[in-house]
Amino acid sequence: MSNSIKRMATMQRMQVTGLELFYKKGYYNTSVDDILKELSLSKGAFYYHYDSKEDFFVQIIDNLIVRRVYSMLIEPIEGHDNPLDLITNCFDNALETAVHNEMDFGFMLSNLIAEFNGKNDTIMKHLTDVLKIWEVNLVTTLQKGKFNGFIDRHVDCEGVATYLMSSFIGIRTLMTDVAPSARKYRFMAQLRQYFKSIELKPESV
Amino acid sequence: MSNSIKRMATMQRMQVTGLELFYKKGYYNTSVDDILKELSLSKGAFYYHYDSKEDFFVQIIDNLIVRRVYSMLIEPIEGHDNPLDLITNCFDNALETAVHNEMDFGFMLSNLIAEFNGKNDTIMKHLTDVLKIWEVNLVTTLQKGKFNGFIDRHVDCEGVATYLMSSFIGIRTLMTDVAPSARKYRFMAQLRQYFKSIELKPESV
DNA sequence: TTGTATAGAGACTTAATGGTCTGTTTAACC
DNA sequence: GGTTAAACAGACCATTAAGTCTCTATACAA
Repeated sequence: MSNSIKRMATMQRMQVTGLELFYKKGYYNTSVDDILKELSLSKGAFYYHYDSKEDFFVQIIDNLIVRRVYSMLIEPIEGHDNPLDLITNCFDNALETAVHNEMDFGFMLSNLIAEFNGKNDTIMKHLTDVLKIWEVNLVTTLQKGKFNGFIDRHVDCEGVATYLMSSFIGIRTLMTDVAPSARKYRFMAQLRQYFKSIELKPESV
Repeated sequence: MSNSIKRMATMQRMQVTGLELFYKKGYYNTSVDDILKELSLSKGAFYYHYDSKEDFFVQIIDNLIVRRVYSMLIEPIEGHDNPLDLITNCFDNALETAVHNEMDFGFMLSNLIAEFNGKNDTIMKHLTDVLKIWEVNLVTTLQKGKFNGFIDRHVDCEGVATYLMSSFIGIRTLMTDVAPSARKYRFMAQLRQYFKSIELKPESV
């Protein structure tokens, strides 16, 4: 195996395992040694590839987390169908992984923001950048939906995006509680209710 | 000063300062020494009154946090007026303190849940108990609103409560980002939009 | 006034963790 | 096949933080 390939493979392995542990136990509660133990690697390997734990984590955000956001929250809502339907299905799927206690973006990001807010500006900046990407894409999708006659023209797309992001991040925090499945079901019902209030109604044309 | 009074005064001082620091820097990121330094007290004083850092924090939840939830999120929505108006004003006020970067319940709780989830079951139980109190009171208020003809009778009060809690917790996480004031404004507008979709409409009677 | 329990001071112990440093192995290249 | 640099091992260091222990001071009862 060529060196550059080997380098990338090792770094990738570290990041995947790192993200998993950070997700499960939090950043400050996960030591570099925890990650290395899981991979049977040594401190030497880690600090050969990364400057610091912080540098390591920033690379995880910019690689793995951003990619996950695209695949779970952005790509599913692209297309020319009714964006409200697309978003509904997208949230439904994303929350379903949460029900099964899998690693999901919503909780991860809300966790991480909570953990780093006011403590680490560097990491916070990278996290809020990810949020911004999600937000911009939501707004774009909603505006397109307005243009294509799915959403009422009086609707404030930025406002809807904010409301959607809020509720999604919040429901994930609540789902750590008891009965995540029931919580999800109720949440989705209310989301549909809310969407009914912003869709373009035939009689109002 | 009598001893029992002195004891309570000291414990109260510790808890108030402890909560403030935990809120600002997180639980794991705040050391017992940080709190004691702020108060010019010693380790001896701390471990004379509390068994452990965890015991200390549980008492903070059961005293200070629960009380704050009552005063900020429960008492303001009691009464016989339109519960949707009461909730709107209550959220508006609660988020306003957040805009000014004051210590507010929403973010604190979502922060703490994020921080302790999967790490400390004892503390998590006490935190979810607080959430439960909030939820029960929200549901009760909504049901009363239905009974008094403010809310459509087809509305699922548990669902609305879940949705409200989600969005509130989520918006607080988002407000750590840039422009919290603008975020709040948009959020409140969408909340009103959502409420319009569940209120009892005169023509539908 | 004096004995006793309460309240508190602060040095110390123990364990964990981020990061460094030196040495060794492996792979690429001539 | 030998040189060189990348990749990794792991002992070690410095710091931090929770919790302990011993000693002192203060308040209250007799």
